[in-house]
Amino acid sequence: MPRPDADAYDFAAIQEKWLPVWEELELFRAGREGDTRPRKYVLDMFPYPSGDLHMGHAEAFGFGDISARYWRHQGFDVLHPIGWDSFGLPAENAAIKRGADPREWTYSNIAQQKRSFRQYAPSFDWSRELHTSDPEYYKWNQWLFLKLYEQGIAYRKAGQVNWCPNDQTVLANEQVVDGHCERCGAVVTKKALTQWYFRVTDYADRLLDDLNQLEGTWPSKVVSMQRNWIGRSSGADVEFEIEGRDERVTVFTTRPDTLYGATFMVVAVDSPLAAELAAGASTEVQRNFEGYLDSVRAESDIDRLATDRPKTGVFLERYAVNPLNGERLPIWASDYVLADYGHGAIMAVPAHDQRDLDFARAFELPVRVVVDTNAPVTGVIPVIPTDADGNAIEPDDLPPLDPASTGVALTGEGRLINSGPLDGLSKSNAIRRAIEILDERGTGRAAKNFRLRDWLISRQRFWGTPIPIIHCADCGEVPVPESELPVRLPDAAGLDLKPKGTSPLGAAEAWVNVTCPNCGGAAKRDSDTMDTFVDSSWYYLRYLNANDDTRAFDPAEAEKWAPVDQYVGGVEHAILHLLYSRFITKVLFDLGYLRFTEPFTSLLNQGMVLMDGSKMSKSKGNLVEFASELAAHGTDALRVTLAFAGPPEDDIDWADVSPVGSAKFLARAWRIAHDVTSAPEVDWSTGDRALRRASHRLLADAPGLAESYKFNVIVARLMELVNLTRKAIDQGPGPADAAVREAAEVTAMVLDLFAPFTAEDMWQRLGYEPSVALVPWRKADPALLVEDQVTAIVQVDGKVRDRLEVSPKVSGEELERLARDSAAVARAIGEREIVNVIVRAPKLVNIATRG
RNA sequence: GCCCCCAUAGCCCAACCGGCAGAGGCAGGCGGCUUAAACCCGCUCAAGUCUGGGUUCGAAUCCCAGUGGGGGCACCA
Repeated sequence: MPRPDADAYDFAAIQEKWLPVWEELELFRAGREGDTRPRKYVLDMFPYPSGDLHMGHAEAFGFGDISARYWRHQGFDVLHPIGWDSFGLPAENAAIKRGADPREWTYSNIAQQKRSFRQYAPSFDWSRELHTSDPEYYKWNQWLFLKLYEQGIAYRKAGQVNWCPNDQTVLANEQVVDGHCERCGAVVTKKALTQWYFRVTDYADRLLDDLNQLEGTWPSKVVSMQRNWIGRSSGADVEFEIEGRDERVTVFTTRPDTLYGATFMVVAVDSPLAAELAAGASTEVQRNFEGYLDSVRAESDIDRLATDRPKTGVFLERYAVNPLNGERLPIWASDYVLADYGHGAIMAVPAHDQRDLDFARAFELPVRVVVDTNAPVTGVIPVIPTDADGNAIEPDDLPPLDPASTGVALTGEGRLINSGPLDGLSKSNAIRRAIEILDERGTGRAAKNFRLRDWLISRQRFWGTPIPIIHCADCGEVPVPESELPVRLPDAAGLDLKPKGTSPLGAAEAWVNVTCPNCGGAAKRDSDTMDTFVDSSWYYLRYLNANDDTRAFDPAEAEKWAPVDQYVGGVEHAILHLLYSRFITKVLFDLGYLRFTEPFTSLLNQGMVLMDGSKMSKSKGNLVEFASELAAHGTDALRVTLAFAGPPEDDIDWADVSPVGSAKFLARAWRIAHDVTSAPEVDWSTGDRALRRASHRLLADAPGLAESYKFNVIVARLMELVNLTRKAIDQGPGPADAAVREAAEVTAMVLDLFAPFTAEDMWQRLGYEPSVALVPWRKADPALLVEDQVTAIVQVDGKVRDRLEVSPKVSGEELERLARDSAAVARAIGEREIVNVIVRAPKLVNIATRG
């Protein structure tokens, strides 16, 4: 039937109608004076203002908004803020290209994205909006830096750092992916520079151990990625005397039990130790060493990362002394030992370490077995292999302990041999005992090492937070006094922002030349800026007092709102941002500003939006544009489509979903509100029972579904309810029935999670004032959740043979009797003997027979 | 090389503690409305849960092995 225009669902008109009303009401301002509701903090990872919103934003912010709206409907005062991660390289690159100010590019992008956000209608508290590129924000970034500096957590050191030749800046370890720059993809090289670091390794143990708290509320994938990244290994530091050198050399090993099997020592070719040892050797060795070092330096990181490459190295003609047995160990330099892990030197035990074995075989160095991996170990049940006839294969067929000829290192369990006092001990006992012996002799101790490196935070860029340090020839590093913060960025006008390997800030003469706050002499500002991950490491706290210019945040507000209850964002930050935030949170805890140690109580990673199975990109021509989808289908249909597509953490292929289908569903729901003819005062209890039960089942199930992120299932359940309501109107009790109104109201309340415009319009149509977003969900009536009749299944030998309509309160005996009386069941049993009857009243009877 | 996750109608996905494989959608089919088509409305179709074993009265669900797909770490001593 063609419908008159007044009855047509027009998403554009509904959006136009409600946006100004909502803005006027400021519905989502959190923390109002006198609000006594319990609180929730729901946070989306803040966006980088790259141009306009895209489908990825639509998905992530959609899920965040579902969560925020859900908690409001549960009666919470919800803090759901938004801001902009607005420092960073793209602004600078755009500025270089167009000769403009990065500021201008950034803030006009923000304005554009805000316009799109307005249409998309997430329930943000806009009064707390922040921009990390505002001096009002980065002032506190500098404050944070100074706090870390006071604690010795921020420090400067020289070293070989990751260098992106394209962006002309250094990178943190976390920003190098497979040897490539995480941002631009260029091959990363090494450069010797003095840079600022944060001592994240001091927190490595806590960062690792506290992951246990997040188990279950963070995606297990993220937890395991962080564990891998931190990479703790425990063992011992062992000190070796070096002939012709006063100081001992310390090496880290996870296998101190194999000390008697050490046959040589290897130092990282690019370490200062290698250079020093070579310098003390013959000129020929020095020449070899220099040649080798040059060849290693010429190799890219990519080559170095390749596995299975042959071992290379040079003998330094120097010797170390094994602290346990006094043996002389030749010292080699090689690139398979890393200068910045452990102590840049290792004891090589070729029999029990594959890398050492490969090296030993390449240079014909001795291999000595000290763990008998064929010996049975207590607590390990020996597996006795059998041959084809089932006869046990005799132990003399065990593989020989000969790694030198097999080429396979013996890394398994076993018992120590050829190891003096350790002989006969199992691997783990020998490790313990070896550490004791080292301790007693003062030549070693238990030690831990981490894969995690300190966080390099300096960047040779313009568009970032200036590091608040002044370099004075007489006083050295002098922190800018807190009262002089912020150290503002100079005007970009007149500055050459082109990458040239040093910060563009260094050329801003008037800015960089200052007087030393300490001695008043001539001094220079540090011209580097901070990694933008510093900005985002604590932004969740700034939202609590976004407009307070007297402090970074108020610990009392943190006490009220933080940590974040629900964090939503992409898995691409599994290590980077999330690790840094966890670290800074722990630092602020130690400084007494916070009373919790983990920033994000639970985390949801949304999947990606794909098109035809692959990532969308302009070059592939498979781009689905947010703006055009929004214009074509409207905000609500877009949001419903994304929520309904599947579990939020799964990728969504746009080819598999139907925004048109979502729009149809919304129109159906909306029309129901128009069909309702009863008044809001109608007595629910008079309504159709079957429809009422459906409404109350949804009320009962929706909270559990929402809290386990099963948004797609809630949408499906809404569709089910809408279908049932339609049927009740057309073919059942009719539009005047109280249950129809009740179902329509429940639909509006739950639909608000996904389709706020449609829900609001339904709500008004049903006779209520805005906003449905603030209405607490009703509690399900338990009386409506129990069925009058349930279907019990009767199985014979696990196969369904009959169904019985019974009362939900039926007794086991009664149900069994009914089942035995069934003709279908009797037929299925036939002549066979019944051996067992399992009764699970009221749902099931299973009759097991013999044969 | 090591570790982790996933596999259900043509497609996207549900299925509580192991208890009727189906909630919902897309696509398809039939019908109604329409001069006609679209929209809309109604009805309908479809898999035995990747393969092979095991545990169990009973397995999509638990265990083992394999296949296929996705991800993380990888010369870290």
